[in-house]
Amino acid sequence: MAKRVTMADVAKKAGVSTATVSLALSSTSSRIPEVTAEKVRAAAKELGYLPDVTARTLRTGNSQLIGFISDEVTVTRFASAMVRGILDGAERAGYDVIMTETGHDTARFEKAIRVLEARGVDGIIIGMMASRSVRIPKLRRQLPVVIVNGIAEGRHSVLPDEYRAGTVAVNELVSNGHRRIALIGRHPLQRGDSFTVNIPVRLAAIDDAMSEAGLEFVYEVQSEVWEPEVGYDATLEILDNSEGVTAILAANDRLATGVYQALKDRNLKIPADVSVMSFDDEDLARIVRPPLTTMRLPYREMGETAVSELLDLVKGKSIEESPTLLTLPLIRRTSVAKL
Amino acid sequence: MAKRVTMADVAKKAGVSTATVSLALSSTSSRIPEVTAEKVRAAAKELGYLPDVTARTLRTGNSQLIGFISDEVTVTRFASAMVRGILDGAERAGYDVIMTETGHDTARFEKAIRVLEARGVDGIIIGMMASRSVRIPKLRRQLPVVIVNGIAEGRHSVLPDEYRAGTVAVNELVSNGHRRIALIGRHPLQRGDSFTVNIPVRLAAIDDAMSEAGLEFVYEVQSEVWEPEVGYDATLEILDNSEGVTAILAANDRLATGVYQALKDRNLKIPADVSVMSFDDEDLARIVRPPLTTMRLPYREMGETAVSELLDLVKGKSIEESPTLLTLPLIRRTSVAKL
DNA sequence: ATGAAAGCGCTAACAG
DNA sequence: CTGTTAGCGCTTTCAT
Repeated sequence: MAKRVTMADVAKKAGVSTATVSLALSSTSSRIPEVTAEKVRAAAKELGYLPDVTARTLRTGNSQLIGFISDEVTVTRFASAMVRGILDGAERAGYDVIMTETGHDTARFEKAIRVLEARGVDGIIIGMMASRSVRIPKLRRQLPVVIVNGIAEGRHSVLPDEYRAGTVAVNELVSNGHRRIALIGRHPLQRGDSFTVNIPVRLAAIDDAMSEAGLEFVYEVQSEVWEPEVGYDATLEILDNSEGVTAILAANDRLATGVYQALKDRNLKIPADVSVMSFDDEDLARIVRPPLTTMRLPYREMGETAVSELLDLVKGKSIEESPTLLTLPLIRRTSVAKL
Repeated sequence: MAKRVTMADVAKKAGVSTATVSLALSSTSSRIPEVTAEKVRAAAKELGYLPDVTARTLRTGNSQLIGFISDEVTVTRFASAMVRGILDGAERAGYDVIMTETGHDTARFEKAIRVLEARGVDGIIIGMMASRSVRIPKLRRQLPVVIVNGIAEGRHSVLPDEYRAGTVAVNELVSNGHRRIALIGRHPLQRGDSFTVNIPVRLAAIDDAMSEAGLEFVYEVQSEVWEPEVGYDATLEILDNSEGVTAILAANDRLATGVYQALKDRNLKIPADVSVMSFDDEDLARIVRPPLTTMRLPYREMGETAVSELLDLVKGKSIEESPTLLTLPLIRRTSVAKL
């Protein structure tokens, strides 16, 4: 380990004490006169002095570090947006982030918590990739915690506003003149079920918006799994069992991909013959032809919001119990036709 | 901040000194008799003692922390695989990771380095999302560094074995009886150019493998941008200007998506009429119909390898200059027909 | 306006 | 076999 330049070195070089160096460098409205401060800064710069954050942390008891625990970074294509939001938010606030992954394993989860506590993080963000309700292991220290895309007893959450999104989606179709609409992805879970907190809300909103418009789905296909193959089969089923469907609302983009495929196989043009709309706005929504109109899950913003709310908590501000809800913007592309 | 349980507390409770506690808890082949050790462990457990890693780091000078600097986590769909590999590798070795993002901004890059140095990380991994050559700001401490998916003067790299991949890809086509092959994505950059280190190699390998097979491309379309639209236009161009093409080799999956689209629009079946093969294996390769045969970029493994090599460096082992090359496995799906 | 000195929680010599 | 003690590099109170 190369000899590190320490504060004492700077002090000696500047001909002052370490106390003076400390004060001079931590620009807080100090009692140090500008001349001295300048002398110190010059010495520090010349020596390439870099404060030892570990020592500072030990001394002050706050680490300027936040911990991020995610259940799975790899699997979902949204994960990186959330990570990015957190990294950006933290950097802006002068915090660094230490990141861990647990992969739905309770033991790993608990271990991650311990690690972060032992490292003295100032707060913890827990990110769920599939919006769920979690039980958080008891903390040994009294640390602020914010959950992103999930909920936990007594902890603050940042969630996508699924209810609003469902409404907007249906309205987009209806206001474009669609009346004969089919739904793919009806989920057996009800609102209030805990496995996933978002999906039931999304569906409930869709139902509410439909009845508000005085409409009923021409055809519905139920499925818990939202993958392309399901969308494909579902579309065929819709086409074979109903008449004059002008729009298909898919519960997510992956389902929509399957819809595209099936429509093409049946020689139906999107959106001329049938319009398609869905949720998530993952990468492929942009790539597919025609580009898919969809409701974007605001993962990036959720990450940023989580950081800023966590830091509020760290600073001792209190925060309201109810989750912070973030809007899913409607991304209008060209898969929905005006009738 | 809730009163933290300290080593002194444990010592008092167990009726021994802190030195004994320290030794007893750090299970290293200790000189402490089992009875005492057990007593200490019991006391620690009862109090919920959690060692303060910050203090330990300050004292020992090694943090069991590695820093990860990535240029952009969000943009590419591979990023998360790399992150996952790093997180897994680090966890397995008992290290934690602090993560930063720089977004191609030199100032942010330098700042990230300083932050990590100041935090006392034991080593740094620098991950590039588009394989490039980078200049690393001078370090103030003598830290081990490993580059993933890029190269830098005097630093060890972990790279995908593009040359081998190019060879395998061509052979897959040739061994399936294809002779009239078109190429999309010829890049103007030559091997040795520094902007991107992988691409020229991939292409060179393709060329070498073709001549080895005594073949020449029936048609080539050049492009630096590898997006679906380009693949689409290129395919049309190929179809209009050449005869009897049985396979199209696309330089990446996104191009291949465009190829799919164009082929469909011309009523050509994949792979019955023309086979398609490409590189990367991003998400959509699995989603597209028929599923795309492609060479998988091993980002996850690259991340893991980077960690294990970095930790070797940390432990003082030396490592050979030449980059570690990781194989891109051939993912055989159904877009290539046997003739 | 500045310096001396204590101490954050831990580990590792060194004594005993 | 175990305890005492001296720091790691910093911040901060208290003197001066």
